[in-house]
Amino acid sequence: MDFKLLNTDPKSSARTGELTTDHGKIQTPIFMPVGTLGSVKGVHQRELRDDINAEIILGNTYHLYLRPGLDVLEKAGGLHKFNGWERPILTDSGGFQVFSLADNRKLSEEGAMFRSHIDGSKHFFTPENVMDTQRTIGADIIMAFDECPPGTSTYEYAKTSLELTQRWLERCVKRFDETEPKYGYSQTLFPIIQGCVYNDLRIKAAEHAASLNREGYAIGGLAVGEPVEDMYSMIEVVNKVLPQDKPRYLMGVGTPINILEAISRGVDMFDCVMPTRNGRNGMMFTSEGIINIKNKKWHDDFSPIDPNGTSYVDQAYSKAYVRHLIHSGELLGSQICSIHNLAFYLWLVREAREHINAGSFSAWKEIMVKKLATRL
RNA sequence: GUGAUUGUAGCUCAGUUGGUUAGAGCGCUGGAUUGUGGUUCCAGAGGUCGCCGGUUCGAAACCGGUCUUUCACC
Repeated sequence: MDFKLLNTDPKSSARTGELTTDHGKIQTPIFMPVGTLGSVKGVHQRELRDDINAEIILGNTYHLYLRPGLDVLEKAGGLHKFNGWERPILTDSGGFQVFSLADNRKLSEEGAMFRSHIDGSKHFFTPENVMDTQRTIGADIIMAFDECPPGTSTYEYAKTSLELTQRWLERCVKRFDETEPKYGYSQTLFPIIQGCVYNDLRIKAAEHAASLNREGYAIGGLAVGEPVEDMYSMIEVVNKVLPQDKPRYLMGVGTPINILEAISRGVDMFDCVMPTRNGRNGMMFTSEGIINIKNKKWHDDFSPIDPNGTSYVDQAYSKAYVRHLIHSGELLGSQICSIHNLAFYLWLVREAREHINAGSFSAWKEIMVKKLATRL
């Protein structure tokens, strides 16, 4: 993998870049749609590619390991072959599930014991076997196995947790470097920087990760319950330490405003379930503000769902129609909202890139942030 | 016409031998959702218990009348 820094914004830390993988190039800053089970919920790969123009999507190690299982993925020849997505893929390690499925976990130095949410069966993840699993899934970018503590954790807990995450990271790196990709294209491993909302822990984590000299770095453990200002300041703290010439990935974030604020603080890559999850429930993000399409006021509004939208669905369907679909529980309603939202997120980062390249990012961002907070 | 039967929220229905401010599911109206356990979750509005009268300290419940639903028989 290769990363080329292209332009930096004169008034902020925003920058543009180009990431090259064996499955193609990615322009940064980029938003990566989440496809946990090898599918972006409600959206065809063809729509992702041709309409939304997604450049890279995510998969999830924990979920894919449980279903369909590693034997199927290996026989398929990896996730790209299995789901027909020929552009880059990034897999999360399942570390987040250690946090989000906390009722069912037991942590030890060696690894994490989970109970499957599907059938209750026991599974043990270690840094080593998670690397092996991600070799089998075959994503272009794979993530270290970490612990993601809540944003409200005490300093003591965050410190102990970070130290475990750091030892696990070293084991991930060792295993990754000792093994080869399985399907003839290269993979790269991103460390994940933890440390909750504590400056010194974040700095320590970033220095440690940077010392391992990888091709990109992720900031994890944010947007997990801490105040949004803490998230922004942690991004600043970490990005001061991380090397300028490597991509930075802010995991799981976030709202359109979060993304613009993070871009201005030097983040290059994002993923979030928000456009698809909220879309399935009828929330649409637009350049003029947020629409809750379920609201009664749209029931006879036959204007296009987003006159400024870039995707096919934006002009093809009216607000009244989409409201009817969502109210009726029709799958098409969820699909339309998901497609719209993903296209909007991709539009947003594309606009951000163009303004960074043109040197006008900061002024544009201020205007956009106000619009994006509006409820229509 | 006669005899049963039914009537409680927009809909379908609970409601103990009479006992505080009559409930549920769905629907409706809002809200939530940040490395997806999401057809999910939370909240709210909405009822002269068919109507009139009676019994009782107290009636959705008991009694009478009346209208109504459905069925059976003439």
